[in-house]
Amino acid sequence: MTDAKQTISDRIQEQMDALTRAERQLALSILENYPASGLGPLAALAKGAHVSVPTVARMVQKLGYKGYSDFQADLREELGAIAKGPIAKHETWAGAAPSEHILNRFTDAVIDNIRNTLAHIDPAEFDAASALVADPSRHLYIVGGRITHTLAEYLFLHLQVIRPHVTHVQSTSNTWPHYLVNAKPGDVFVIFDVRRYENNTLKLAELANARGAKIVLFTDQWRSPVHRMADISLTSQIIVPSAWDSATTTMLLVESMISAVQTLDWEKTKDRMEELEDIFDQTRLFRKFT
Amino acid sequence: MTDAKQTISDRIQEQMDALTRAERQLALSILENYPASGLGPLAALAKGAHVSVPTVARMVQKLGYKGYSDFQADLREELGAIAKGPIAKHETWAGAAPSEHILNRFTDAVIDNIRNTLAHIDPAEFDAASALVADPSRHLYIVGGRITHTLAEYLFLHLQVIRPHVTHVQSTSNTWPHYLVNAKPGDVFVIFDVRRYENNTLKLAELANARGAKIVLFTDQWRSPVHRMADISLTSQIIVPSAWDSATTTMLLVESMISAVQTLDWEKTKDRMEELEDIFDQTRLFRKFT
DNA sequence: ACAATTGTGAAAATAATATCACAGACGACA
DNA sequence: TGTCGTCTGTGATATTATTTTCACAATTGT
Repeated sequence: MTDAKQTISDRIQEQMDALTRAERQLALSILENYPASGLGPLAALAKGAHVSVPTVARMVQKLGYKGYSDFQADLREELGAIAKGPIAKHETWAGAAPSEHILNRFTDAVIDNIRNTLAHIDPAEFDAASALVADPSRHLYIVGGRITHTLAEYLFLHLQVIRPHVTHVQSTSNTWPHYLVNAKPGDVFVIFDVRRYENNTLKLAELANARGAKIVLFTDQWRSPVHRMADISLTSQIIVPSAWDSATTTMLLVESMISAVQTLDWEKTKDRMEELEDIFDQTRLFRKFT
Repeated sequence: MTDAKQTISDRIQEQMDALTRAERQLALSILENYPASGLGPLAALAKGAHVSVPTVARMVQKLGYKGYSDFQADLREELGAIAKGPIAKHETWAGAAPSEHILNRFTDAVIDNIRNTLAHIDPAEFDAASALVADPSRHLYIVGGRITHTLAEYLFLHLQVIRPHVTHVQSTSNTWPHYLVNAKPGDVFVIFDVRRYENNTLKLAELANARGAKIVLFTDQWRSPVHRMADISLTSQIIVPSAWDSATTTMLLVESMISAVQTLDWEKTKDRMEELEDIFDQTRLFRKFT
């Protein structure tokens, strides 16, 4: 509403005129290396600004804090808010709903997950994974578990259009050993394994690994044990205000990968898509209009 | 290994495998609000990560620091270095990647989709839909199409735990007429239909509607023709830099709804979940830890 | 049943903060 | 130039907060 919270930096600048010489000197020193210097011990800050300890103590009180620790706590909070970035402010989207509404709380959490996930992903690894998945000379097996087989299938449905030799395997079914006997060294397994890691998935990964296959793993921040066998692990943060974990972030990664793979050989993808169009036309699966 | 300055974040990630469960939990907590959380008092950090004080003390030593203060000093130094460096501005999600990287472009688009979607959703409608879906006195049919059946199944798998009488129907299979004959007035159809609207789905909706069933529709911004029969339509924006549309936003809505429904009768959900736990224990489907 | 991990509660050691009194420095002003 | 009031630093001390460590019990996976 009224006062969007003022940064400490602002508050200091504002008070600047009301400060005395030594205090101003201190203030400038704080702003110079903001906010790191304010987060150290009081004595260090004093020394860095070439002022005395009591000067620091006196100033933070002048700024309206109960003490130096209070001041630091505020600084830390601000630092946390900065890191969260501008999008996290859901004033941006909270249309009609109050911010306590589950839609907003949930979305907040998901955006947070996305931000954290992206911050910890190595783009080179992502590209390497995409290249593996795109390589038509390798047979591609996509493996999902009890819940994650939905993501696996989503990936499968799209890759199927982009390239040949793609197989969807459900680790919870008992048919998967059949697929494994065909796996050759150099083939690629895309494995989904998130919390409530599944024994079947692990076994499958072990066998695939033993046969010399490459493994690309989609997992969560706690990392499935499969990651020890994986050539590349892509981890998502999946915490939401719910009894279950969120698959949205993983979905985002999957779609990004689809997009990346499709770009790697767009000409061929386009051709395949057009062929598929024709077939769909013939089956009248889709509506032509409205 | 030339040790060009390694960030603490890197160092933690690197050691991640050598860490134990509680330590990993702590590490993730540090990374989650990095670096702010590491700059507070040790006890606060421990509490925030839900681990004990000694665990924190043990871990910082494992990371090679003399003590927590030592660790903090390093964090502050790093923070100072960042601030000094090239004006690190945001809008790139994957910090390490250039903003043209597909990960960043895709995520930008998705965040945009989310924001737009939320802005246009009426929370009252969402709540009404949740209530319909949660009502155990109505049989619930969940319907998906060629691609969207993955979302449908995702919803199905979770609702199955929350309530009885849930059925997953694939509109592309030719078995769905069998389900329809059982449908009673007041039963609820949750229908997914996004671009490349499917004829089968429309027909199914028409029949369901004719039998007096309620329809909750998940669709995209262009709205499936099913919306004319739907009691409640939830529309997502689905544009991304890809040859295909994005399901991520729809997934977000689905998960939000799962969370909302579960909350409506949490006691019963909890009981059902516990029963399920037991069964899983017996089947040894899941690993207990690590 | 065993080994490893983790939490508990407590105590001791350390570090940091908050204050105080006082003296020197400085500028304002007569 | 001298006086005054304000500001500042010094050094010391009391107080509080934080870290560090310990032994032991509980838990968990193997």
